[in-house]
Amino acid sequence: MKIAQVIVDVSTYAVNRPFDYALNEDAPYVEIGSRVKVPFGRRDVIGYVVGLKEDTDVDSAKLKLISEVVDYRPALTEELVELAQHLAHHTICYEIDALQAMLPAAMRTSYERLVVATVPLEQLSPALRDIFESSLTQSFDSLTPVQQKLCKDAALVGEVEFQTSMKQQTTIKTERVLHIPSLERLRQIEGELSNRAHKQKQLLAYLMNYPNEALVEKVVREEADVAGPTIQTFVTAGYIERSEREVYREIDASQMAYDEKLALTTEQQRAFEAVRDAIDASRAETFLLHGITGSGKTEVYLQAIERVLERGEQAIVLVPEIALTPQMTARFKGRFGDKVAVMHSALSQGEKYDEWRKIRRGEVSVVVGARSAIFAPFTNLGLLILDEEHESTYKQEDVPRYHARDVAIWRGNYHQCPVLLGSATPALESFARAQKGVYTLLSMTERPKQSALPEVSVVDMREELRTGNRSMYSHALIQAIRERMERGEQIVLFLNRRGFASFMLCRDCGTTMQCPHCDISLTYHRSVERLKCHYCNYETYVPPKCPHCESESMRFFGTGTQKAEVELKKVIPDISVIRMDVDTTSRKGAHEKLLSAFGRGEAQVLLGTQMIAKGLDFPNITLVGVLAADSSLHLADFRASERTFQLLTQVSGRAGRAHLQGEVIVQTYAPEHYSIQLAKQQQYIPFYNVEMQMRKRFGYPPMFYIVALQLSHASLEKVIHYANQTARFLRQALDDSFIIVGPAPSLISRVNDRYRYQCLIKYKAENNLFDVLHQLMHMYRTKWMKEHLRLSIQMEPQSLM
DNA sequence: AGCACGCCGACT
DNA sequence: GTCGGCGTGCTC
Repeated sequence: MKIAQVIVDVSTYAVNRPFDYALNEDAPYVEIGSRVKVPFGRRDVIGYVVGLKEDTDVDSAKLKLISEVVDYRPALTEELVELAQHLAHHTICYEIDALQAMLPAAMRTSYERLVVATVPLEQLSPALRDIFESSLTQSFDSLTPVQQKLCKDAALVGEVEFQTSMKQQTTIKTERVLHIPSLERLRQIEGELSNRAHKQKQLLAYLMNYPNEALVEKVVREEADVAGPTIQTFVTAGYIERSEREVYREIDASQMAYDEKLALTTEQQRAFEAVRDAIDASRAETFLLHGITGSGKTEVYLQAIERVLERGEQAIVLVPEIALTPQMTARFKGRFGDKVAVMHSALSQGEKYDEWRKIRRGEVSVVVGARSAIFAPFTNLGLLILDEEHESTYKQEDVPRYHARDVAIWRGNYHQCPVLLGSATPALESFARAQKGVYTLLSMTERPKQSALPEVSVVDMREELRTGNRSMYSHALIQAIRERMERGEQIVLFLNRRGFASFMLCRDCGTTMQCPHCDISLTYHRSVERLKCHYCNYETYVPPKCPHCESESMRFFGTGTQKAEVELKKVIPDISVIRMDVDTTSRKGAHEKLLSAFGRGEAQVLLGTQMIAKGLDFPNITLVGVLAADSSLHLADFRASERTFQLLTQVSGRAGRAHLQGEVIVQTYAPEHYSIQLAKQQQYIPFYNVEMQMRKRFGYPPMFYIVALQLSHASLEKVIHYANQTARFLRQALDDSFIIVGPAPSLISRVNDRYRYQCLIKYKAENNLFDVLHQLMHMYRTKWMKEHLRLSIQMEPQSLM
């Protein structure tokens, strides 16, 4: 007998294991990775086949049959099924969550419970008759509790039946195609038509131009100027045949300008050859391409991919979400044409689904996309690339908490192909691995377009204060902005707003406006004139007086982009500014619109947060101003210095990319800090050395691996109790090579009226760690959860907030 | 997660 | 006496 092992679409501890199902012998196309519909308990669910075998230990009385195979071609490959198991184990999640993460959201199944009347309406009681009056099938969940009860009772006597309806969230788009007969047949039809059937004659005349062809119905309707019913008449009469065929949703086919292959510099050539050799040798080698901003990493990627395609293999390119601008993707499409699929968040569910199917069918060979594109179902991978590999967006924040870099390396191993990590400011972890020889280091230190690195100057804002300048713009920056305006050049102003938004403070008693549910200050939003909590979405009005001492000297502190714009216009009234922040870019496509408006020179200044640090590459920008470089330094987070350095380096790279000399002005209250000083000189390696000393001293990555366990509960007492229990359990279950830190209150000690505590595990070798964490999870799922405790486990957290 | 089974308090 | 509360246990 053929048995399939199935992981069911139920995300719970108790069913996080394969269930055996018998297979009908006439269902030969069930493979590992197939989605199937199976009876599970009292209902039907979707499941994934993760194994096939010949026999089972399950009681034959219990064993059930697979009721349906969902897709003709298995949704997942065997490789991805294996990867899901690996992820479930290493990120501590359920296998089903890992499997789901690999498919486009469109393929998620939504379930609806249905009640179907199985006897004629007249035979039902009057109350039931009311329910089924409109239709014999009703949605169970939209009935009132009383009606639900009636149905349950009726089910016992067999008057109604329960069913589960499953549907995919987004379906395959189809179009109708008309098959036109031969010319002789058309002539024959002409004779059969009535003289008064003008529209039909018109249609026929049009069809005469296309005998024996297949035409898209929509096009025929438009060009022959006939309506649907006319065509329907022809179909019904048997004059023409009609069928449906799958089509892909069209994504912006407009820009396909050919992208010319560039000659490589010596450095680029050396990097390219190293990667090419690994490609040719089918070697699973990880490269770290450390190239300063503007050193032409993309061209190396493109030529390496070209090599992969020549070998008939496939490539995945990951780019941080915000860098996936049309400019960026156009370059790949320009080089490789329709062999490229693009995957990013601006696509609709349906569009993503279509791109995914092109990949699954092997119709494309390159995918350029954000984090989740790392799961692209290619079967013959030859190269995986992560651009800006240090970006924190490569780590998924919720379950399954995977890091795309780890997944890339796993897949590289599976396919025996190289992985290429590129960055101007590699993550400390990556550079450390390159130093140890785990990764192969490739360096590029020159800019090919003989454009010089911009000149960077640091302005001490404390000095500005001393000389009486209380604004957020230094004299030097204002002066530089004025110069660019006169020369007709453009300016980018960058506000490092991480952990530093505008809050309200009473100058008399020092009261700050706090969120009543979280341990955090409320943020002032000028556009709606309200205070908001960024953690629980609590919102309130701006108080006219201090709620504590009734004083009227409530003031806003901190800097938002809105305030920065207002202040700038106070000093230079005739300046035109495009502001890019959450408020102005929330609408779909707004991001691109603002950028292209700036590119066309519609404004002198582009002012924004993080999101403008990447991806924009306009020749006319000659000045970059960083308003508060150190604001991210004050976060109590072990990556604070690294983030600041990365940000400053990236931002500086935006100035003077073409023939014009660029200038960067960095304003800060901590000019002597090493991350600011070394970013000023674009000196990554000295920064790496200093930062590694710090990490070593405080025992942080990459010296240690860390796991963060976050516990929360509405009661402070309870959360402390369980946090202590967690720490005790870990100390007893793990040996001395593990360091358990805490428990201690989280940095933000309360969110949404829940108190938060955390424990850290630091370690160098994993030993039995995963077993212990799974045991802990088991304890939590089976006991602690009932007490409304919440526990989450983060492997290698990006921050410790 | 759903859903059923099962064992104790408040209603027709 | 029955309806229904949610604790417990199972799903191939």
